[in-house]
Amino acid sequence: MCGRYTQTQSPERVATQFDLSAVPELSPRYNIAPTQGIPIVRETDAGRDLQMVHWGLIPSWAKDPKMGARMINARAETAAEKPSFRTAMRRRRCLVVADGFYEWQRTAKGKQPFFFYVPDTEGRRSPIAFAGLWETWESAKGEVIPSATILTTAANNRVQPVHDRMPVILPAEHYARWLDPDCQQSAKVTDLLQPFPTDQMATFAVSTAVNNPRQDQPELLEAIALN
DNA sequence: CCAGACGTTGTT
DNA sequence: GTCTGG
DNA sequence: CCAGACGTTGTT
DNA sequence: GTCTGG
Repeated sequence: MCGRYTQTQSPERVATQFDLSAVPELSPRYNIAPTQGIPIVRETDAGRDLQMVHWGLIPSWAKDPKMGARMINARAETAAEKPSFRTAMRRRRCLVVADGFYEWQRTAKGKQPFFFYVPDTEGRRSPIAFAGLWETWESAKGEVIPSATILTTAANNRVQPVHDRMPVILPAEHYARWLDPDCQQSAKVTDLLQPFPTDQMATFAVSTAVNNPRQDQPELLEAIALN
């Protein structure tokens, strides 16, 4: 699955990577946790739009926005059918801006976190996009909360030793198809929801400091040796 | 008809 | 154990 | 995802 | 909102 991730790329780099019409305001995040604000990219009439939204999709019909707390991920295999996700799957697809994610390995000794990313030719973290869905919720008082969820798929061979699910990472050449608001048939985009190629990903173990969502500093991304 | 659910994960 | 908050 | 709370009363 | 269960 994907319950914690990073976005440490500069606003300029993000604007270039996603063809944004304006450079956004973004600060580096080393430990993004559910319910926090996350940057998503949508296709609008005015071009590619970056928005901060609540992580945890709140269905428009939810009586209580707390419902979003359990909707941080949607299974790619079933999102087109699930009542909470299917409308968004048809009409409100987005890219979740990131450059890595964490998964926890359960062992007899406890849980060990690992960081996963897509290195460039010099081994640096590349900007990546998770396939996402977004929604707007409005309270009786007129309070509006935009929110989003991250689609998950089967783990590739890089992730499998740690966990059996991973976020869907979209290659840049597929951004336009995934975002296309004129394509309202989810069946026409489900072929994009594949595990990212194993060979293009890298991983290392990290400190359990990342467990605490209040931690958010570069040191979280230092590789540690396992005993 | 109305009431109640609507999700993923992991663990057992 | 289970729910809420980050 | 993990961390942290989980309750009522009365008083300040 | 929309579907399922009673």
